[in-house]
Amino acid sequence: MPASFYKEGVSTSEPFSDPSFPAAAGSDDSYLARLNPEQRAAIETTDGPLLVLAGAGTGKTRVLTTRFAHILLTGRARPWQILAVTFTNKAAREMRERIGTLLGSPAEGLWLGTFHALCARMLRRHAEVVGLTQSFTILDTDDQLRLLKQVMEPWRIDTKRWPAPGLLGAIQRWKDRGLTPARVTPAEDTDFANGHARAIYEAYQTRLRQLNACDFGDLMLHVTEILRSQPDILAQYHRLFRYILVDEYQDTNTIQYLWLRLLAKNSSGQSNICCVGDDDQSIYSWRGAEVENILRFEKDFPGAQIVRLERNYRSTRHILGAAAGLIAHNGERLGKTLRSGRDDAEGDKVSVTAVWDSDAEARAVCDTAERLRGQGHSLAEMAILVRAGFQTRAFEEQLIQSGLPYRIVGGTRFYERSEIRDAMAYLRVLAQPADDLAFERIVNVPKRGMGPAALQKLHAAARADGVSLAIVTPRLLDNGTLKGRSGEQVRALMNAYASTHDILAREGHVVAAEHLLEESGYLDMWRQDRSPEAPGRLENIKELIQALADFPTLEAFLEHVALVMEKDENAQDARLSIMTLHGAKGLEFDCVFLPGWEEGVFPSQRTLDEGGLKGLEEERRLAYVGITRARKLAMIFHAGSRRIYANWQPSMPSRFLEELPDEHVSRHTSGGRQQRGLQAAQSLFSDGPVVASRTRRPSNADTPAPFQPGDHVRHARFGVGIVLSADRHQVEIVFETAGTKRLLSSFIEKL
DNA sequence: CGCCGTCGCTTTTTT
DNA sequence: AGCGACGGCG
Repeated sequence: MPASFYKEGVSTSEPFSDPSFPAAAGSDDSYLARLNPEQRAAIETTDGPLLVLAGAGTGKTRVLTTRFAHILLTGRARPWQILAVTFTNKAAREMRERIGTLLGSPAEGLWLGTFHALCARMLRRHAEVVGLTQSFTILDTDDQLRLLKQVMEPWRIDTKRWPAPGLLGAIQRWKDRGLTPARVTPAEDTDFANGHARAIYEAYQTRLRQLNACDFGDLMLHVTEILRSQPDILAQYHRLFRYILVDEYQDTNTIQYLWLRLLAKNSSGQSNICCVGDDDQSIYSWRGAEVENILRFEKDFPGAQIVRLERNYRSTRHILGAAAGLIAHNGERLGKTLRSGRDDAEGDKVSVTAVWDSDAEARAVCDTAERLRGQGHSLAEMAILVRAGFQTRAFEEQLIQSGLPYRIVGGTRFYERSEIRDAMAYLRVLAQPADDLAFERIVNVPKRGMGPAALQKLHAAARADGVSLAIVTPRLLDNGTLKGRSGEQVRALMNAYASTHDILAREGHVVAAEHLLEESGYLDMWRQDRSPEAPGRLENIKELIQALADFPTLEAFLEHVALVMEKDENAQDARLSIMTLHGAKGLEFDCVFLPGWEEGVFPSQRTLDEGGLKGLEEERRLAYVGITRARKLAMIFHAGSRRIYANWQPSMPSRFLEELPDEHVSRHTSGGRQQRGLQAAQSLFSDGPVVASRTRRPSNADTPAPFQPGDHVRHARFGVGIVLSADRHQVEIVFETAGTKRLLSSFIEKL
């Protein structure tokens, strides 16, 4: 993140030193060349509300960035008068870079960032309105939970029935909907902890304010409250932002929508807001996103124009055809048909491969990847996209065996590692002695004899004096309340802080951080640790200290970490990527492997149970996202049985497979030994709708069921058993050892 | 105060 | 099966 991110952007004294601006206006519009008419419309319709429905691979990012540049180059606004919002830091970074390229100079002083980063910036300016100071801290999930647990204590809630994470979730959902404690109606309060949820929420917010802290949801909530209640502040932003650009609008939740609408609807009635999104790629409803926001756009912003980007420049015709056929099964859509923007690309059909079990699936995927590499495809251009994290393990093991380099995208992130969180907590106390949560985290790491009981005493004393833990502790040491062995160790910690403050003033934050972690004994704790992970942890802490050097101050660094939570990855060497379908949104690859297309896995049973038809449609959109990641090859796999937790479970092909139009799909079986069963599995696709068997229709099809109740049968995995019931596709069998299972008849051998 | 055993859960995830 | 959280015991 460039240092410019921290610059204040509201004042009109914002430096802008690009000599080419605005001289370029009108004189050179070469940046508009080679755009198709819809893209040009999306860029040149600058005034009034505009919704750009941008299908996968239709040049969305290009449109967004070119539009931004266009507004600047035609002199419609200065760089800091455009508000540009994205969901991820990655998207913000990419946009910033591309705008810089278009303008020919690094884009500085922009209001371009994620919802949360922009809100953090606004909140720092107006913190006092909601009872915080400008230097408030942003809590991570760990801190939130610990704080909530503390707050919950007086209620004596049965945490078995009402676990704290559940309540935290409820609070987050309220915040996502723009509900402060005061706005939560009694009717909404009944579902948690016997109706105490709202009261606890209120106490939690009070405690946050005492700590001069806010959680992630608060960034949006507080700023929206400020804009709602302070007309003068709102007017200030109305004057400032002449244009608003929003990426991934289909993923906005209610509070983000409210925030945007407040900023967009100024008194003059003119809203130059441009939202870009794709209702077919809305896959985050489970965390509060409201597709309705995009479906409702025309009503929210009267006179809105709509531009559809439907020409896809990414994928082959077969990939587009398969994806279009699939998504056509969804109900509520704004209606958009991807068509190929290229004349060349017929390409290969999307392949659907039936395999015996999840092991065979991993083998098939690895073998194919190896073969494709042999044909000249780089591993960097291949990805395995899974529905859920547990699926990655099988592929990892197989890839290791095959010696193919891979990377798991989206595992535990750097700033979530416990040693990094510890080190961060040390730094937070340094920057912000009022940060009790950070203090609590580190006061007994390494062990200093400060258990819960001792902490209680600290808390009591701090509350009595009305100061924070880090402030009250030296007093307790001086007046002898804290003494003995643990007292000495805590004294050493406080001395470490004292000397670090001196060093911070004299030598800067990098040296100070190193000094603090050294003097406090934290680094020694890991040096003395004999566990195999310890050296890696020390290495991570070293990296953390190095990362500090990229920031002007300790505070800037802490803010960055709180908002970004990611570290720049190393160079992209040629590795195959494994990631979830959610993680793959916005990315593209030549060759995409889509394993696990089985009922229960994908669509996920849980989503179906909880979300019903809406859930199913979201899963289908996820499938659509998966297929459209592929430029050249999309390869789907499904297995006949899969290991889930401890035991093997039979599995049915995903209903999505039948929804793929035959003319764009080629269906195969794969794998060695169980050839007969696999051929039978393939026949599933040729002799009738699989859906019939799934809905457990009795055997009324024209062909008789292949098995009768009482038949003795064998299954390669589960052994010998007796048929209980059977229809044309499915057989229910009691096995001697494996219990009762429903299986595809094609995998069963008659004895 | 800290360790060990048992219980329960187990999708997706950004910020 | 495997991990994390809590509770009881030493």
